[in-house]
Amino acid sequence: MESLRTVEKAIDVLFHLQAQTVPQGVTAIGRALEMPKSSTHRLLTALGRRGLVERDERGRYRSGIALVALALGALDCDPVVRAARPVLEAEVEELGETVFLVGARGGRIVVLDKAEGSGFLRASPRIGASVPVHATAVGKLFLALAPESIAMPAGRLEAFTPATRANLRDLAREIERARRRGFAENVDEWILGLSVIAAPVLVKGRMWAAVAVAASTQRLATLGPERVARRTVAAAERIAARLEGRE
Amino acid sequence: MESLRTVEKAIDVLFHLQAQTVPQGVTAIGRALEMPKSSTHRLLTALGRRGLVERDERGRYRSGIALVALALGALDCDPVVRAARPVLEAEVEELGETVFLVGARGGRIVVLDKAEGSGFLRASPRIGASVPVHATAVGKLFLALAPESIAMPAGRLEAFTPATRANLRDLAREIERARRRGFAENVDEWILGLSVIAAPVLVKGRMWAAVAVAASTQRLATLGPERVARRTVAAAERIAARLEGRE
DNA sequence: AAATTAGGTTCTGGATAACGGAACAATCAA
DNA sequence: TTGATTGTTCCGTTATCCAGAACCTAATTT
Repeated sequence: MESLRTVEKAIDVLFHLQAQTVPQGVTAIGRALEMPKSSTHRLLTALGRRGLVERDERGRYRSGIALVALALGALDCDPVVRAARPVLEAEVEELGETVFLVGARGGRIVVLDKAEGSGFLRASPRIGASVPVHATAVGKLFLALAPESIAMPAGRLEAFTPATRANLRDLAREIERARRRGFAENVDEWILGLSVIAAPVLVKGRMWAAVAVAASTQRLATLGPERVARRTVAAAERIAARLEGRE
Repeated sequence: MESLRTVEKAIDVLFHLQAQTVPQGVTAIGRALEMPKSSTHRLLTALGRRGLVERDERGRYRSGIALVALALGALDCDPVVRAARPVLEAEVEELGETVFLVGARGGRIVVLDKAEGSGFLRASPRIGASVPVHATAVGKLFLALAPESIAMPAGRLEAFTPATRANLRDLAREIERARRRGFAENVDEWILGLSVIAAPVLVKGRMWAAVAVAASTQRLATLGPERVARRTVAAAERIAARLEGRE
């Protein structure tokens, strides 16, 4: 068993800071992680030297902007993201609505990339954010095609809106429908007025990610759900083709 | 001077991996960072244990998804970023060009957030990236209004383009002009064909950040620099107002 | 198929760098 | 001003990391 305790402690500090909503002082961090003040201080200055942690005007510590830079690089280096980028851009050009690339990481549904449309879709999740499983098109798609890659929420299913499938029977029916049709739909189930259509990126039978097109519920109706679904499925298929080197 | 060399080395590895477009092996990483294989391996396993690095199917190392988790919230936790977000979005809606929020962190000029415009401005700096001081509108603005917050490059000023103010006298004149006008301009000084107008976010007389609007040089000319400058100054002022709770 | 090369992983003792208690400084409260 | 709380620095001890080399594994060449 390798140790590198110093590095572990440093990572502990980063995760701890990330979990806090408000900047913390040396003493508080030390208490929380059960390390002496001096050690804590030493770690914080080392991390701060590279911008992984920053300090507010009062001297309290919080996560630094360099973490964001590292994270964006991590996403770019992902082959799925690289293969999808041009396809997402072509799609947003065509439809004018925001297109997402979404994956499953660490049991959660995570936004890997997005191309913003011109529509007035506010509060759309940012890159790196995770979204609920049972109330999104992508979540249902993963449940249908790659349930092992996500951790189903243990407790009760939260009902975000009246349209949310908050009981397991309805949800199972939705999942079955997604499996049959090869794409999933979400109308007002997470956020009222927001609709999404998602299609799986299948490489050698395994689901690597999903493409999701988001629009206001009304706008999706005017565009025609079938047409959007066809396009979305085609886009996902094109990404899979690029990943397999067929294109 | 504190050391914590292990932590520094670990951070080096993370930044190195994020800069690579393709996953790397132990030997390659060790060579690049001038460390022995065994040390490199030890660092990588320690980072991997926490998900900060991952391995592809061939065993090569790349940045891990946990970095994304760590970064989440780093942005939202910064009060300036929070206050600026809606203003940036409103501005990009209005102008259609990319709008940046830029700050000084650790003596460097760093992109804190951005809202992408519809213009075809590619390769614009990403969030978390740092930009040169003497060849950007924001850099000159900081030199004019908060020189203590940035470290002036020691050696010769790099001439990125023919338009770069590469000698101190020209640069000083530019800085003076920025101070007088309350905003700064950059036409082709960093990247040919790229122009930027930047205005300071002033809170109680101290410069906390800057708003920068970037467009192709031709497009900025058509938009009218004065009009863009007025808008940018107003946007920065609005952010300051939100920070002071006046809005 | 054997041999060779390249890369990945494990082991170990000695030197070094981190640890943490305690002293010091700064800031805030009363 | 005094007292309390928190941040920063110092330094001797010792645990821990370092680096070279040996060992494996897999791929490539002859």
